[in-house]
Amino acid sequence: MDLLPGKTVERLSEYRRNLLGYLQSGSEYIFSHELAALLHITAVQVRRDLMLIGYTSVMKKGYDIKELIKTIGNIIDSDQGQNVAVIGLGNFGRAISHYFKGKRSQLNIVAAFDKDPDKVGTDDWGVRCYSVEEMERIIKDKKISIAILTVPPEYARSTAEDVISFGIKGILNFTTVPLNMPSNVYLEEYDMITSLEKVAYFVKESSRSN
Amino acid sequence: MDLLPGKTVERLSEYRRNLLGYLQSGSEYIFSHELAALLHITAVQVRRDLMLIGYTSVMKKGYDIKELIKTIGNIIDSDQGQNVAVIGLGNFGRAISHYFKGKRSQLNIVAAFDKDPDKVGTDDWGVRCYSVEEMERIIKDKKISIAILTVPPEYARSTAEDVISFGIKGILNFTTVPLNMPSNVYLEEYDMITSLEKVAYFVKESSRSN
DNA sequence: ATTTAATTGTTATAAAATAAACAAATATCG
DNA sequence: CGATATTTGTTTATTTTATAACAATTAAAT
Repeated sequence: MDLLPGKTVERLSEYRRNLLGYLQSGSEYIFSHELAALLHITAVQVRRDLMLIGYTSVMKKGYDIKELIKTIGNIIDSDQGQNVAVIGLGNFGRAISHYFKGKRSQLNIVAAFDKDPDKVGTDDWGVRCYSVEEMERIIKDKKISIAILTVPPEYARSTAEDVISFGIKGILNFTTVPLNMPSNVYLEEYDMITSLEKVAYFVKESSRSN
Repeated sequence: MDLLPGKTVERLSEYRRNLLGYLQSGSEYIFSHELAALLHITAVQVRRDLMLIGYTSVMKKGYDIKELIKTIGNIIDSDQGQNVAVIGLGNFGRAISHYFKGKRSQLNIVAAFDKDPDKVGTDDWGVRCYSVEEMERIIKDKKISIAILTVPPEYARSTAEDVISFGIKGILNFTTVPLNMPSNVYLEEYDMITSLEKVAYFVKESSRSN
């Protein structure tokens, strides 16, 4: 299978989660336009994405929901599961730990790290907090391949460099600091302020035209 | 001025924040390739974005940093400022309130809302929490035009409909529930689980090819 | 004063993402 | 059974976004 476009991967993740919810309704099959409606996108988009992963429907009955969920899992999940660490247990890091815990997933948050001695050793929502000095050992021992970065901005760059040197292969960066990566490490950045300012811009502009 | 592409608006927001940091270095001017380096993008991208907002440099000296910051503000900020509410004060909503408070901005978080009577009346980081029953009144009184949605998934749709009926013109949706909007309301969605699963996919795939 | 090197604004091209179009397939209804 | 309605997979077109190309300008160097 070829590497999928990033946007398709995002939608596959959303298809799966919405399908899991849809199962509760008792349905066994779902049409492309129904799945599209769940996500508020077009049916063409759905069919194109499913084409890319080579999934075919039962003609005229739609897609077998359970099978589709499984197929998406085969594509985007790793067989062995993948371990994740939250770096930086501020308000945001804690919220994220909590948020992910209890979600079904092949993605396991197995550790958190923080500088603050008061936090080290605590156990928020089942996620154990370690000191940053232990990062190398824990990341290697627990075979952690993904880091969620929620440290204060002034530590963002150095922390990213550290975790990469310890073997991390993917970073989800929630700090406001742009990071650059060696080509073998995947980086996804999200900046809330930017998102909010974008909303504000389009709200302002749309009110201007009326 | 024409409506700018969404991606350009995002970068303008990032230019501004990085330029504010860059001012500390004492520099007065910055070249396109330097600004590009701050964000880890190409210089062409920078020049193209600035062309779109009609900003021109002092030839051969680069862009006047303070002036550029001001120009970006004129484009993406609203003169009167815009008021924002956080709907849902769970871990995530609280983290966001905290995160935005103290940030300079034309965007003011002026209220939070929650169902929980224990939270109503509290004052986290200067953001007053009101009960959901008061939403209509407060949104109208305080002229709130933007909502950050951090309620539990089961309340996402109905809450969105409510705030729209109360006059909200833009929503930043952090719930996992896809929303659809009337065309006069701007919606920006962000799903952390999707982001993390995307990172996981590309990490898995890159390790497969080696 | 001339040349060289650097930087810009803009136009042109390429790539990525979305939407439209449409033939093929098959359930359903008369 | 035949005609009609739907739905799909895939190809083609459109739109959006990013990159490249390049003439114009000018500071700095010789």
